[in-house]
Amino acid sequence: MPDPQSALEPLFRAAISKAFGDQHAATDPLIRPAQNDKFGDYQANVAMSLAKAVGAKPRDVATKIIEALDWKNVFAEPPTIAGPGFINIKLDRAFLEQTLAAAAGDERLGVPRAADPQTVVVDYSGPNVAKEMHVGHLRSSVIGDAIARVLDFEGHTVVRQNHLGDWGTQFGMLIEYMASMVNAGDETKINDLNAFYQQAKARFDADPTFAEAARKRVVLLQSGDAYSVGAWTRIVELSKRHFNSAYQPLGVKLSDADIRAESFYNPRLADTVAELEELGLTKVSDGAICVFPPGFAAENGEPLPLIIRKSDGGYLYATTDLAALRFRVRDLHADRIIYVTDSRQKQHFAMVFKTAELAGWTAGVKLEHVPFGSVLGEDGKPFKTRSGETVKLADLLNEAEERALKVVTDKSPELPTEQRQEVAHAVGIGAIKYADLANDRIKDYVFSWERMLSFDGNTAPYLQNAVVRIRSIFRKAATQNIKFDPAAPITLADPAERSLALRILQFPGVVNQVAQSLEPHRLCTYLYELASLYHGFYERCPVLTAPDGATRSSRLALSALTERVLKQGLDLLGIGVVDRM
RNA sequence: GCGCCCGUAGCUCAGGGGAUAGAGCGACGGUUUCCUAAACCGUAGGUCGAUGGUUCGAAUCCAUCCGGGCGCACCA
Repeated sequence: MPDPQSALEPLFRAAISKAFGDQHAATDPLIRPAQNDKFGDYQANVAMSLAKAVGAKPRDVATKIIEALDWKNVFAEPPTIAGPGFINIKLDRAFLEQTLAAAAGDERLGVPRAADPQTVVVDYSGPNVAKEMHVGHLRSSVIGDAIARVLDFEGHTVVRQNHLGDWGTQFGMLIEYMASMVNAGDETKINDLNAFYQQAKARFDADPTFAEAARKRVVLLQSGDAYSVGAWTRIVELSKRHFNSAYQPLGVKLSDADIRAESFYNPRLADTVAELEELGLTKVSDGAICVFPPGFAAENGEPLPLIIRKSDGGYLYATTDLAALRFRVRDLHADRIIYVTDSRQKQHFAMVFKTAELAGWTAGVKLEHVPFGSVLGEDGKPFKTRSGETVKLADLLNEAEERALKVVTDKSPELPTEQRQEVAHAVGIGAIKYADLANDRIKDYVFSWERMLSFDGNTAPYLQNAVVRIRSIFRKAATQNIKFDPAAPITLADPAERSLALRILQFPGVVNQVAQSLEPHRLCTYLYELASLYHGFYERCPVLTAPDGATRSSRLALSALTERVLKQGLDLLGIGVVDRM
């Protein structure tokens, strides 16, 4: 494991045990990266917290720890004590160089495979059939996919679940409207989902006869009427094609095989309710079957019900979610289930989780709702088009590529058209996804084309550009017949090389942290800092024109390793890289 | 009314109880016979919403309050 922090921890634990006895063996040495270079590379903050427990002054505790510490071959010099009792650590250059070589020689860049691989269900995206995807679906798709990629890379068995909204009363209306269009010999408009839905809705609201037919159609559909089921299937298939036309350019790894839609659970709803009834968890209230999980209150202060069957016998999304949860535990054998939805559903999932727990379905299973905030316009209000409509996802992606193409054409007019389009795709889509991932997901974020497509700051283009710069060096090296040995020894003579190397070694720790916190923005921050350090290195340390052959091959190897980390990191975020831009 | 989330530089945002709170944009000033100046370096800019508390130490944990957002019975 190359992350120096994980090498330091056992050293300090051993020292603490040796100095103060085994009863302190479990004490966290509180190793942290130094906040300022002048303090060294890392610091251990354990002396202050341990002082009281061992009844000594923090600085004396620090002294004793250092005396017991077996630091040679790891530190460059004896650790020093500063301030109230900080232990400052400067790593040995040879140690860094060796660790770096180990990372370079590992195809996983030092990221260990999970010691106890789990089956993790990740539920994300979940758009509604017969409705066009809009900007609101972006976050769940992008964040969920990044989380799935990270867990997958860690070696877990990731089961993606796209919980499509393909069932419900609105389908009566849609099928009835489709039938009327087929009868009228006009099927062209069926392919435009938005228009189709809106027209059906308008007719439903305006025409009582149609509305009545639509209601009957729901019953027909649910009873398995062949014509109705056929029409429903056609709508669902059209929608799937539409969803895939968004996932494909977005690089979201969802396929038809990941679809487990609401209708799938339809035959399991009655049994889900029955099981909860048998467990004695339900109460009938105003004719509806409810679970009252403790800890939730309605507006009037009364216990808040989770309604699992309506008074008219119909089921709700709580029922479907419970059926899905049970299925994921019992049939998919999930150890961990992750729901990526907007934060407004927080209470809903808290109630569903509590109910599942009461039912005994969740023993040994970790349930996590991963909430995220909304996309806002630059005016701070929900992101809309100028005319006040929701922004279609397809339009958004097209605009991203158009704007990126303009930027690329502006900066690199010499590239052939085809290549500029390729670059525009990677940059435009990358910019949108990165902007969505780079902020702490729980907060709302402000959508700004200008900011996300900028080459400065914490953006996809900045990171992609770092990769391009590195690749550019290697292209030039090839034309000069300079051979590159990826296993060449890396020497960290310049401070810029050292800082870059240290950051490279922190990659495994960051990936691990994201796998636990499910906060992709931590990976973004890391990659941005890495790219920034590379640019600093690039300015200070000429690679191809290095003073001697050994330095040149060292810098080439360091550049190649940086490129691999950037590429791998961006891939975990679902963002592609290019050769030129 | 109850509950949840957010409040950090003019703007957009980082900040796993630790030292002098950091980036980017914007402002100002520099750097190019040299691998992409699409970059880099520097300067200015902060009562971390407020007040208490816990702690050797609080932007970070707790409480109360203020501001903004969201949710709370048969939609999803």
